[in-house]
Amino acid sequence: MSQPRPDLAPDADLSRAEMESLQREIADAAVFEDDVSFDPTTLSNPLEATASGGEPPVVVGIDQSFLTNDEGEQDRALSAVVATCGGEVIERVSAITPLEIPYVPGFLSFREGAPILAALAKLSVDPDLLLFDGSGRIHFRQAGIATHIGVVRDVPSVGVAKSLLCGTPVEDTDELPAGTKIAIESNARVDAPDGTLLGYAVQTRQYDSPNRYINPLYVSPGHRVGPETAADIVLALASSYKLPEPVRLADRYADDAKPGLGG
DNA sequence: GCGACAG
DNA sequence: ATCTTGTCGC
Repeated sequence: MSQPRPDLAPDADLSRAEMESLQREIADAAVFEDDVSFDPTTLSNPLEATASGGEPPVVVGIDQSFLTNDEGEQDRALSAVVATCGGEVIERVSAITPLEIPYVPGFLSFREGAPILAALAKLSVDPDLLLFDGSGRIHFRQAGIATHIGVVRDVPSVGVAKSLLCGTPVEDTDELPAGTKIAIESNARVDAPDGTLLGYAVQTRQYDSPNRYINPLYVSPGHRVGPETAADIVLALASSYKLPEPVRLADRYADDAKPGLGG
């Protein structure tokens, strides 16, 4: 059985080489197959899940926003965490930490990890699943932010990205009908054998008619979730909007929780 | 040297 | 991520 790994928490003071080394440790500790405490197929029908005995799983959406100082520069990161159960919001927490390093593709967890872990520490409910705004296994060293935080906390997690960091879709991902999943395989830029299944391009929504199209989401396992399940979970949770509901709520809360803006 | 690059 | 007007479509 896996266990929490606070020793592998992201540290913004590490050198780039040390960050890469840590990410390889994360990838080694990560479990890219199903090991969840609930039935993923019940997510789309919370009523049924409740009726069939146990409580619906606690699904948590996580997203960040940034705060600027008097000079107008981003100096703090705010992490918004929204916990849902059976489609209802049961708790919301947020945390703000100083911003230590700039955004560098491949090292997002070192920039945004501190506020996320601080916010999760404030959460009173026990998450069954964490949904992140970013990649999981679709990452140069198979250790995106969803994987990193998932491993540190040892909670099942899924990465939901709006654009593709690396990897190759096995088919064209333009103009896909809703409900479609296209496999994303590793390529030369990824530390994995070519052809490794990293995740899926997932089309949660699509316009009914004419000449405009919605881009797919890029869904990948964070920790203790397989690629198929990760994609199905996102499809089940994105009934009304492109983003799965917990992430969409966190996205909105990340703005609303900013100091001096009410809420 | 050139291209690619989550949020 | 964040800065923002206009524009298209239901």
